Amino acid sequence: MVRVRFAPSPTGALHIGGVRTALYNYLFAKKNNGKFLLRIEDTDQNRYVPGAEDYIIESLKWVGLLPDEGLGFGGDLGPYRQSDRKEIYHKYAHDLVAVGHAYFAFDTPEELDAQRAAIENFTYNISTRGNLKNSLTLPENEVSEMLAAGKPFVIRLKIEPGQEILVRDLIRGEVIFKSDELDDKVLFKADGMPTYHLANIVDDHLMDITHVIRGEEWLPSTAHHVLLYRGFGWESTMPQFAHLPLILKPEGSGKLSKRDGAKFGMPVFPLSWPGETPEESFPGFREAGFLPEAMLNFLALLGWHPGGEQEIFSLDELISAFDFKEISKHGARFDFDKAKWFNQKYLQNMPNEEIALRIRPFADAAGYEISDEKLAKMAGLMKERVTTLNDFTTQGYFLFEPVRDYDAEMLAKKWDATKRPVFENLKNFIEKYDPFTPAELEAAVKNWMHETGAKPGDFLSLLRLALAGTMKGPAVFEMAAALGRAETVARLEKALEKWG
RNA sequence: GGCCAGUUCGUCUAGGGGUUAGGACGCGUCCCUUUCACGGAUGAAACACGGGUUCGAUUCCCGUACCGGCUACCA
Repeated sequence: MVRVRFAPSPTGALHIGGVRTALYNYLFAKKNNGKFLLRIEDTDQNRYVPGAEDYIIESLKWVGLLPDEGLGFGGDLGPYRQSDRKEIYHKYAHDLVAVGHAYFAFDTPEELDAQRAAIENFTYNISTRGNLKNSLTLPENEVSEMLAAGKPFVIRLKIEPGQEILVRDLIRGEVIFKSDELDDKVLFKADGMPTYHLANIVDDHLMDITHVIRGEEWLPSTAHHVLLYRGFGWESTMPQFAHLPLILKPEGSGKLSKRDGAKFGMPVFPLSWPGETPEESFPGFREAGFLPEAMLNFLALLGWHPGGEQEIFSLDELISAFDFKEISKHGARFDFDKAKWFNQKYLQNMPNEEIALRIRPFADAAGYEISDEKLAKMAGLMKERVTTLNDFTTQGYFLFEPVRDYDAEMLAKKWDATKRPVFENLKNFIEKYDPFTPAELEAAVKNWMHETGAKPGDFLSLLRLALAGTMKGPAVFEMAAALGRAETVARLEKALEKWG
């Protein structure tokens, strides 16, 4: 039974890279009829941010990657929040000391800083631990006394020299680390909390995790993790590892960071994050009008491709196509243009009624009172020319409220007082014409223009200007029909009044 | 600096000992369209470099360069 977990830290808004990690975990779980769990890794009390946990859960719900187990989703192997599992880690850390695979260390942070300053490339391991304050160097009774006196201590992993640790990675193949170059990682901190390394191994073991799918930044410490599984005697059930390439900045160097959103004018979070200050507040893909399914499709293909030339994949197609073999080994730059293209594609292929449901929040926010049916109709008129959900009510505002202003340049080019009588006649013709349907109206008006000698190039443009105020938008007669006879005539009259 | 991993158009990628090195985004041109788009066609655009191995290397091996990650009582 495949069991995977997504294990974010609640240190702020969930990064888009985290969403992709969750997605790959989800795809792998579903492909194998396994379980997808959510575990909150809040072992660093200093970095804990209130609200981050809810944000993570809401994000997963928005994109539709619902955990089968985990915080907020039930399950028998909880609790699924690490701060609620403190005692468990305490026990396992001390067990590891008892069997000789870990030891107590009493060096203060200041002392360690001094070591780092004095020794180039200082590493707390076989090469230095003999000269430091720990239960390997101190007499046993002294250690007991310090412990009894409540002196601050950490528990470190005791790494034996002269070994080669083989890590088998599903994406990268075999990676070998030399134990002499590894440091004796802190497993249990002076504040009574475990570090990532300890908590992760203990939880993955206790929660029967079969595959660890996480970011590439964890590859170097995987050797420690393997040693930990061995130390605990759990190597036979050790999960398999898959280290994902990172998502890089659109340009420049390094991985995508939260500041890149403002820098490149795009969201880097699934949902907006309301911070204390404007600098700490971030926009989200949801609020920017992206469809979760489009975002998932975009994210899935950022660092993975099943081969062939297909670009648009439904979630089910992603699930059946997913395989670690095709995940690339190098980072992928975040391409916002491509994200927009996916969104546009999904919008084009979506039924009008469905779009109406999605743009309802945006219509409500703009204060438009409009029926589902009418909203769907307007959505149909705009969907070929928008990229995001909020474009419907911003770029296409004139479908929902009167024209705010007219494209001055175009008006100057097409309108002058001599056109007034003809435009009035055109208005009268339209007002009386029946049926008020796009094709019929178009044929009739064009015929009228032909007979009266009104230049279509001018009057079709003026019609458009009167109805939309801009030269960009749906076909004129489609628009007129959707607006209805009364509103169309009202707009023509208003134009006549405003244009002079 | 050390350790680990990587390198095909600007970007995401397909491919793989002999190919006109394919697709997508973006960009250019044309067609469709009395708007803007959609759509269609088309163009520019890539195998990091140096050594091997081989009849032949973009593909395999080694090195260099570059890129990325790690190097915390953060995850």
